[in-house]
Amino acid sequence: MAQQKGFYDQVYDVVARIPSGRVATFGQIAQLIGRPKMARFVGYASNNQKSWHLPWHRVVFKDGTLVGEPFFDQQYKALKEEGIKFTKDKRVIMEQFQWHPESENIPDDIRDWPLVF
DNA sequence: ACATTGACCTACA
DNA sequence: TTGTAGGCCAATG
Repeated sequence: MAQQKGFYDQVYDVVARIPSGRVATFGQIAQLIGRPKMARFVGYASNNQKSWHLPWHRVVFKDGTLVGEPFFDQQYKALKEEGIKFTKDKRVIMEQFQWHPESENIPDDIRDWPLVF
């Protein structure tokens, strides 16, 4: 049999492919792997030192809320530098910036769309 | 070898 | 509308 990858390793494969300037949610990643009920474990996977080279700052809650302390400030700064825009309460505007891997041809000018609050 | 523990999301009362 | 239970991975001590 071909190598059986563990759940965490599949998570890492997906996270590694999130493009700069886009975000994915924990639940979305779980779904992409085919385990829709395991959003929680996606979060757990990010704790492993083994995965700290991955762009975890591009992973947010479903409503665009950034992860809690102690990561919030760094994540906010990193996403802002990638051109992502936020609502007044510092949530990512998911309608514009969520990554949709099944349709890679999202217009590049997406970040110039008018802000919707 | 076992217990602990850690960046989530959905359904349902 | 708010609160709570269930899902069941893998590194660490």
